[in-house]
Amino acid sequence: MGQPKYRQIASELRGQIVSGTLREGDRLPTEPQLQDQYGVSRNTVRDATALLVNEGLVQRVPGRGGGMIVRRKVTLTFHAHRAEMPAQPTAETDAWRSEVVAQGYEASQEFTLTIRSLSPELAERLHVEPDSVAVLRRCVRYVNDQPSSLQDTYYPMDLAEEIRELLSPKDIPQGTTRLLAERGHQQTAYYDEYVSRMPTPEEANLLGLQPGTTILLHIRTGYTEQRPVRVSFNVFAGDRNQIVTTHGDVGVIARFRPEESPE
Amino acid sequence: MGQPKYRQIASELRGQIVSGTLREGDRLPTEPQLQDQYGVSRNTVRDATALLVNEGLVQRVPGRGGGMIVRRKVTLTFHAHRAEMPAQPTAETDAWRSEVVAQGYEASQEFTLTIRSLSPELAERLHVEPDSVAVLRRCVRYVNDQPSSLQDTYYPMDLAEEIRELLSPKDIPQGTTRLLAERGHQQTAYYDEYVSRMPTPEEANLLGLQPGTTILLHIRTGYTEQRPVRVSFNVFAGDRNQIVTTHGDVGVIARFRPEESPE
DNA sequence: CAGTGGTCTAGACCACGCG
DNA sequence: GCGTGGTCTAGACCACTGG
Repeated sequence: MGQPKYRQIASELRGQIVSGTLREGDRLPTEPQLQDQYGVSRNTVRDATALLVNEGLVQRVPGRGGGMIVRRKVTLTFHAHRAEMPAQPTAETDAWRSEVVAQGYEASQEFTLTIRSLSPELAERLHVEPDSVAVLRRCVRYVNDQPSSLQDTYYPMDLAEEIRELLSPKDIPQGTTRLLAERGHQQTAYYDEYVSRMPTPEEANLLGLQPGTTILLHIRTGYTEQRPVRVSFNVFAGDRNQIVTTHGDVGVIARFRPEESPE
Repeated sequence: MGQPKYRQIASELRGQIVSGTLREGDRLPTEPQLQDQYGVSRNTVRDATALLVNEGLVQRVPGRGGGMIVRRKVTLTFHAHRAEMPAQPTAETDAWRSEVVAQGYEASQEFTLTIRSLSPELAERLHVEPDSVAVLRRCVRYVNDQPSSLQDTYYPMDLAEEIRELLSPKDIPQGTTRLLAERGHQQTAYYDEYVSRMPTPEEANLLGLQPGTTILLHIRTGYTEQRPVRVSFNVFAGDRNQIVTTHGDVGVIARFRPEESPE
């Protein structure tokens, strides 16, 4: 009797999921069925299934014909190194979009632009005075019309005043990195941070996240030879994205991972 | 009345946490206090606080003198690029350990070694026959005697038979990457994957994870010029770790992030 | 001992959405 | 309509741990 009932029930159900007895998309027994099956009250059933929901294994669907179903996991791969390297010859219209279509999905995105004063932490990343303002370009990204990730990029205000296109609330065809390079602000170094955490309510809202879904956060600070020129916060829904990078001799990797050869 | 009570209560408490009214380590009101304060039943209070627990904001401490406290977040930075690059001249005894001590913490680790047959997925990563066996070297890593991350590294069996040290259940002083290089298996390419997800119960157990703690998973496949020679699964507790890499001209970055200069 | 959270019960009413 | 999960109540007993 070391384990409480709700954990035992959760373990049994979890076992059926990981062993494949229950497959992706399958329905679990309903709550009344589980009450009968284990002879417990409804709250205990819900405690048990709440564990599975928080583990991201199960999704609850209200309404008749609903129930609890085993979550599907479709993973989109994002190549952090391919997106924007110093001397990328290919004129990519948009790194993320081409990634998505190459993996056989449909891509769309929504831009918004705001001007806001920087938190001390952000000001330090951009190496500007605290409380100075910056341009925030937000891009919510949809894969097959489902929100998948969002990107917040901050540019120092003086840079935006020099390169006015940054102040336009529209997609920049050639990509902002390329635009900056054309105007003499070639990014030659990147500082990349990877973080895993639970979403804020705002993120859960924007990305339509189920409970039990994590966030994969990729923070990229871009530097010219003189100074940092931007910070990007890439917020990925953890259940539908992974990030990939490669180092060294890419040829060897392509030989063993054919899907990795940049087409 | 759009929002249910428990969400409203959670929002108020969350607001106090993110705004700084409640600071890290502070105690929330007790459950009876929250019942009185909001005029709701205990279960509703628990539904509210369960949200905060699952968001990783709050930790429950049983027993007299316990309560619910705002979680502390201490972040250890792991430099994925510094760990093991092809031509690293410095003879690091252990990349991870030196990272930890450089950040002012105490480091320790526990090794275990097992031989196991590979899942189809793993066999494909190592480019060996399905169901063939491999050496698994597991390393549980402690920072200030708290489990912080674990690393599972798989080597193909034929390689381990050539380099017998891989079969010893002990730390390899110069590091396995260096050892392999000395024996003619220099790794010249890396394939890195970053994933965020909830922990499995086994991981939660090994790492002593609180509910609401995520996993930051870094999978590194190492290649020689001939073939993949190892796969490492770095499992980081999301609340205490981040991964950093740099690309391009490191000198610029060091100028703006002094702490990043490899000492 | 006394007060904390941990588990569990037995009910109730509601919102949703497929048939 | 009616069965699904969503929310909420009012109780109960337990395990743990600081004073």
